[in-house]
Formats: sequence, C-alpha cells, structure tokens
Amino acid sequence: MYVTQPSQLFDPPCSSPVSPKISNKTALRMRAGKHLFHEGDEASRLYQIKDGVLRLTRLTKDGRRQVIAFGFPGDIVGFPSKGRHHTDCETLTNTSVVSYSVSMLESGDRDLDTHRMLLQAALLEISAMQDHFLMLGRKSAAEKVASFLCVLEERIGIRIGQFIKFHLPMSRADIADFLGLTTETISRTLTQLRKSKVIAIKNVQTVIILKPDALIGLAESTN
Amino acid sequence: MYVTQPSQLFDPPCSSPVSPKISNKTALRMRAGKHLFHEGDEASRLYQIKDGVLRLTRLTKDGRRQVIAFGFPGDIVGFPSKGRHHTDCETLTNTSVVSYSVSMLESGDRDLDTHRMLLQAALLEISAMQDHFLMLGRKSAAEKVASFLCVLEERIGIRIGQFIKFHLPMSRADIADFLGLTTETISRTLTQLRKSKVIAIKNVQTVIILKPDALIGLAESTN
DNA sequence: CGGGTTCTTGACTATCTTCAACGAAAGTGG
DNA sequence: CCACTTTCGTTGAAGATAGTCAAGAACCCG
Repeated sequence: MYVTQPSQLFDPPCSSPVSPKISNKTALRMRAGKHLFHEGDEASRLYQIKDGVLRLTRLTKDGRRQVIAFGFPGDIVGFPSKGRHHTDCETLTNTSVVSYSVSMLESGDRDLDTHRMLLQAALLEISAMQDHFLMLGRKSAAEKVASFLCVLEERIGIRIGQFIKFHLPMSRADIADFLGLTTETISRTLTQLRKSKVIAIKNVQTVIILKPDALIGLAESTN
Repeated sequence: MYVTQPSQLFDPPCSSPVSPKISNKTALRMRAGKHLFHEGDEASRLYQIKDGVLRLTRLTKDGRRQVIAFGFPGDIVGFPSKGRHHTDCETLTNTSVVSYSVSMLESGDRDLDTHRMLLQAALLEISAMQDHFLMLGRKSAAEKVASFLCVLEERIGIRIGQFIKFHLPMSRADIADFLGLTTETISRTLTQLRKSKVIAIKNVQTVIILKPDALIGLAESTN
C-alpha cells in the first residue's frame, strides 16, 4: 500500500490493486509480529496477502527507519532484486498469504495467467511508488496524514451509517516512518483532525471518518 | 536514476544498472527539451537510454512538481501501468534511446533474453525506488544533496587526477524537485559544500568532487 | 549589448523536530 | 486479580531545519 493520487484511487472501480480473484492455493498462516522475510534473504517466493497486514521496512546504517509500504489484502509483496529481498517484512496482525515461486514471475512457462498477473502487479507497484514519491517529497505533514487516512478508508474502511470506520493496524511510529514524520507530529495532526471534527478517534486504534470529503480536500491542499 | 544506499552502489562492480550490453537496435535521436512521452499516454514502448539524460516528472493538481527520476545511459524508462505512462518524460540534453515493445516485457515470446532483461530492469527499479524512499523520508537536506552528488559521481563522473568531475545536466529546480527541497536550499547546500572544500563548482553546471570520501560521509550522517 | 532566466544570498518565518513530562494501555509476575 | 513495569500515545515548550520573500549577480540567448 502506497499513498497514491486520488485520480488513481478512483479511476478503476476495483478495491484491490491486482487480480480480483485471489488464488485458491493453500494459504500460509502466521501470527502477528513474525517476519515473513528479512533484507538480504534469498528471494524464492512472492506473497499475496489474503488476510492481515504486513509492514515492509528498510533501515539506514545509523538506525533511521523507513516504512516502505504496508501490505493489505490483495497486495503482492516480495519482489526480488538480484535474487534477494531488499526490505524486512513483518506481520502486524495475524496474517495469511499465498505464495508464488519467483520463477512464475520471471518466466512463468507453465501458468501464463499467473505470470501475467505477477508482472502487472510489479508494474502497478512501480506507478504506485511514483505517486508515493510525490507525497513524501512535496506534501505537508497535514496533507500526508490526511492522504494516508484516505487510502486506509479506501482499503479497509467499513461503512457505519454515513461515516466510515477502520482499525489502524500499525503504531504511530509506523505511520511516522511511513510518511517521513515523527510520532509526535502524527499525534498532533490526528488531534487537530479530531478537534476540527473531520475524524473521530474511538480508541487509539479505531478511526472514524466523519467528513470524508473534507479529508480528501485536506489531502490535496494545505489550506 | 534514484538515490540509493551506498551498499547497493558498491555491491556489484557494474556502472549501469541493467544489461551491460546496450542493444544494437537502431537508436532514436532527440534534441534537448523534447517530450518522449506524457502522463496518460498509451504506453506501447519502453526506452533504454543510449546517450543523454531524461527527466521523469509528476505533478499535483495544484502545480507542485516531483521529479520521479533522472534517466542516464543504461537506464530503462517508461514502465507502463494499466497500459499507460504514469509520468511525463522529457529530454534534458540531446538524447538517443533504443525502444522495446511493451509486449517484449509482458510476454516476450520471441526474444527470451530481452524479456528477461526488461523484467530484471523493472525489479531493479522497484528496489532502487525503495532506497529512494529512505532518502526522501529520512535524510536531511545536506545528506540528500551529498547523496545525490555521490550517485552522479558514480554514474557520470570523470577522473581528473585525484578528483572527479561531472556536468550537471539538470537545473537547480530539477534537483530540488527530485530531492523534495527548494532551489534556494540546493543552492545554499552546494555553497556550503564548496566553502568546506568538499566540492568545487567550476561553473554553474560543472561540479568537481575534491573529497569523495568526505562526501560519502556527509551522505550518511548529518554531522 | 540587452532582456530574460537561473542562481545565489540575506533576512525572516513557518513547519516540523527535539526534548521532556505525563497519562493511558498493555504485558508480567506474584 | 492486582500491583508493577514497560511501552505507547499525547501534549507542551523550545529549538532547528528548511521554506518564503526579496534583491542582486551570473549566465544565456537572440
């Protein structure tokens, strides 16, 4: 999951970015807080998330962390680079994934549909990351947080009357490291959104979007 | 071209990220300041740069710009998303490129080597972009500029005695929009590097790295 | 040479970070 | 189940980094 432009969000009426039909292969189940792979691991398989949330991270030598992406159901993670994983990947919740051999992506001699699906996922990944650049490089803290909430709304929101509710599966620190901010700034920004009645925070991990349109507005301009 | 971690830069002793052998296909030549493609264009071809420099950009509705990447010789640009280009692509210098049909990437039934090469390029693109996230999200202005110069040094530097010289093909505004800064900050940071004798600026577009090791140090820590 | 653009520099400001304290929530062990 | 510890989130005050605005210098191009 990346923070993409609304244009891309609303363009096609499909909620999951890749093939709507999630494979019927047997799923691998994992508890929260486990590593699916580490940076540097040999990458033999790709993973499509059936259920749960993953976090992809990368570190600098001196310990600063960047959350590269969150993985939600439908997302595919683990694209290799020179045969190796380039990020750590950890489960934030109990998760089930189905896996594909990297050779399915690279040649896919047997199953052309799967080959095509994995390739399209890789290409979609590239364009989603391009949008995310725009967000990291050019948006204010308020815009970043609003954009982030908009994407979560799209991906995991549940309609409650005229509002939209979702559970934040990640910590404030995770959000901060994803958006290039600090936990304090995340916290303050959420408080502001709460005080201006755009969102409500039921408990620390449950957000209710009260004014979806206002949130979209905030995601785009500083005013 | 993205700003990647030194680990990745020095890992393999290959200067160009993809296949060293540049195709012998006939090249398309273009003058500086021309568009190779626009955002939204139908994407029928990928381009590998033989010579020159490209700039990939993306805009927000309200006119803020992000330079997604610069394309240097060896780089491949134009990966499509849902059959369309997702960025603008413009030549910064006179440029020659060779092109590949998108179908070479997607199926490649005829030429397996090319298919494999384009796919690996896409995968390398993903991991390079992941590194770039770390830079955009977590590095200071000084670290960003130093990192940027390090990459240029690697990609287009020319040994001059014990120093390394290169020509900046892009404007300060381009660098700013690439690193998520302003032109003023780029200018000030370059001035600082010049005053501390880490670099020299021969003319506005010609940089000489006087202390390559110091520059690498600055790229990694704020001190 | 002249006009326009780009780059640099300065002064000031805003945004976000840092540091610190406190409160809430969650995990641990008796 | 409750006290204890630890982690996580919120809030405030102060500070730093980068942005904004403005002016002048350098460069480019006809």
